[in-house]
Amino acid sequence: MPARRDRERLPGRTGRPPVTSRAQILAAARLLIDRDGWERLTIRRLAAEIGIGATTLYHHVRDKDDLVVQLVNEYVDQVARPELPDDPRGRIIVAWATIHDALANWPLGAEVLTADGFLARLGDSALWFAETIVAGAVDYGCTPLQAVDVFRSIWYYTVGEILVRAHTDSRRADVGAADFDFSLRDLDPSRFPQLAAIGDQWPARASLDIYPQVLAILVDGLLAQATS
Amino acid sequence: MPARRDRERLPGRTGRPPVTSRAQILAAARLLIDRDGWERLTIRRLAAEIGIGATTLYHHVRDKDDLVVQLVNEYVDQVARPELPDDPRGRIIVAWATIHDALANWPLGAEVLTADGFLARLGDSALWFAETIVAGAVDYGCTPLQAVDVFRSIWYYTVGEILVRAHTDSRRADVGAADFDFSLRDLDPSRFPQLAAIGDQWPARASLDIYPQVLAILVDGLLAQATS
DNA sequence: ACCTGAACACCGTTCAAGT
DNA sequence: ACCTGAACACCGTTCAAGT
Repeated sequence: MPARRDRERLPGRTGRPPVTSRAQILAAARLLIDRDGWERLTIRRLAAEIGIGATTLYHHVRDKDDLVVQLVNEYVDQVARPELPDDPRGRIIVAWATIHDALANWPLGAEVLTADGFLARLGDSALWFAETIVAGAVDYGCTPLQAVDVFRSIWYYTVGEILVRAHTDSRRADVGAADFDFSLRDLDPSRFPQLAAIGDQWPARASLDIYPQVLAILVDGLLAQATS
Repeated sequence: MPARRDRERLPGRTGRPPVTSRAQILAAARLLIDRDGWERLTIRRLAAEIGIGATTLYHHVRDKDDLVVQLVNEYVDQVARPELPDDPRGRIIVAWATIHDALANWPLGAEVLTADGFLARLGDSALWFAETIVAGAVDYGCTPLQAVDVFRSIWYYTVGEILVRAHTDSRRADVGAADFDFSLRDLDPSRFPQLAAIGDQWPARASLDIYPQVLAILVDGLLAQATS
């Protein structure tokens, strides 16, 4: 009887054979995102890409959120863990910079992870980053709860930066860039003198990447406040 | 002849009479959001609420994005302009805190405004806040372009904070709060010592409002860096 | 066990036709 | 000038039935 139970539990031994797998689904999803952009990832398109019925996907992922979380986890697994400096402050900055760069081209991941409790859905690789950041703050002199504040504040900034830039880029790609080179030129200089003076220099300035500098400001400020 | 042209331009004088108006649409949208939540605002539901065909709305708003932008502008019109302190730093902080509080219950607004070029779509009231912030940075000693950095960095943080909190709240409301009181309790303490130590204290800590403190840190750090 | 099509309950948006 | 229903091109998800 044990033999029988084992046989029944072996995959693919009984019933209709699988036409796909978790691995194939995730690979197809990444291909779809790379080719068509993250906003085109839908359950139906993904199924069509693989060549299966849309409803079949629900035997391998709980729902679309779950799919994206699995995608993020798989992606983070492949991100090399950075070499960490000795000082706690440096460790926090390196860990965040790595997360930011990894997620920068994955706004769908950032969007899903706007949900609170996202930490509980992350895999070991992503948790390693979280542990590194929290431990860095504690090593610096924060209490564990202050370390939560540090983590959370930088998370807000990071997710905001990624989402704004993602929406900017997708719009620019959609329509001609010229249409969205918004300008403050037409503004009434008597009522909005500074904005009018900046005029159409805004877009170029806003396209500069200042994440690293602002990250350093946030880390320094948060650590200083917690340990003062 | 001038009389004739004037008569023809008078609203409601010719053709089928309007069944609704921009003002009624915006009022109904606000009611819908207040009653059912911002994630339930759809063109079709809004039309049903007013009692008109969904397609009729398109004679009064360009598309859904435009509707939300108009909603935000109308909302900001009603937000009282705060009394501003004399020092530039204080002006920046008061302006941001006011925007944050206004938008905190309007995540749909924050979402739409993740699109770059959002400044160009804002009305006079919202632009007044932007001008106040940029002018504050310039008065402090920043160049106009550095003031753009200041504005943009805090915008990222603010929008991230609002979106994360919005998604948290809507989930908590949907399902029983217990299901989403995520815990780091089950984590392996040997691999994630700090996270495991925090355990289920995380949600309570993360629900604290630390926006004002982090705002001050950002403003001070950004101004210091720009003028150093 | 696993897969499937049909179906449900929605979206935003366009457009020819009507008043 | 304004409104309308029908239609287009989609979504995520459930579920009874099939292999």
